[in-house]
Amino acid sequence: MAELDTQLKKGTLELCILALVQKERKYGYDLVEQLKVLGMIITEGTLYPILIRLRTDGYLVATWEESEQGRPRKYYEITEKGTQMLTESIKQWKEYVAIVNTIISHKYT
Amino acid sequence: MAELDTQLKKGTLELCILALVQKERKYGYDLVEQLKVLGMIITEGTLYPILIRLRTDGYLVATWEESEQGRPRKYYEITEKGTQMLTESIKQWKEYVAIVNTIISHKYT
DNA sequence: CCTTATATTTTGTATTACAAGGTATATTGT
DNA sequence: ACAATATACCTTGTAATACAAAATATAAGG
Repeated sequence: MAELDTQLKKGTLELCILALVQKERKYGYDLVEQLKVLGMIITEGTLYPILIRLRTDGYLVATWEESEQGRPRKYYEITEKGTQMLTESIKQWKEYVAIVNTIISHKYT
Repeated sequence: MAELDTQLKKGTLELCILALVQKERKYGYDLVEQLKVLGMIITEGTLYPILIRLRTDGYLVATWEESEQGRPRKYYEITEKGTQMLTESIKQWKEYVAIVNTIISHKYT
């Protein structure tokens, strides 16, 4: 059986990344750092494919930007489609959490 | 991108099934029906492999029981190990939900 | 009989987080 | 000058898992 934590991420990582980018435009490496601070550890091999998926599907747009020091950064911004998707996803997430909480608290007949 | 609902289930289905069986010993088909009522649709092709995994790992035990009508049923009960696992999993689940809620509500700096 | 409901199981598929590694640039320490 | 570290992006291959679909089996009801 895989780590529970790994499994829990499936489905919510895209949601979280959309939400983070919605609050503030971000580049990939920064997202990994920020998620770590917030208590969600992901590797770059996880993040970059997600960013590519979200961009391919039109939820994010990317622009290269020179950095004063170090490599140029690819900044991501959320699109209108991305915002709609995020709103819908958050709704589904909350519904799902409610169901799971009902089950684990044995509050059903 | 797959259905969000499908992805959300990964990781929490085992948790939910352990919790359902903890409350009352159950057989497979009954679990599918009960989950449907509670708002979580899963197919048999999803449930039975999970039950096998949970039994193989020692979290559940199974006993065949004759039914007055229809096929015999394989009833599942939670083990001590299963109860410990469930307690730990619920703790992790709650921590994870808290992190996701922080992110989607933009309540961080 | 034939359909429906009950009940378990198996096979194959698509998705996705991750480990591991590769590429590239700037800073810091010795 | 040189090595190590931090920053930053990307790719490849793997393991885990929900699901569709089908196979198997028994009893009840029209």
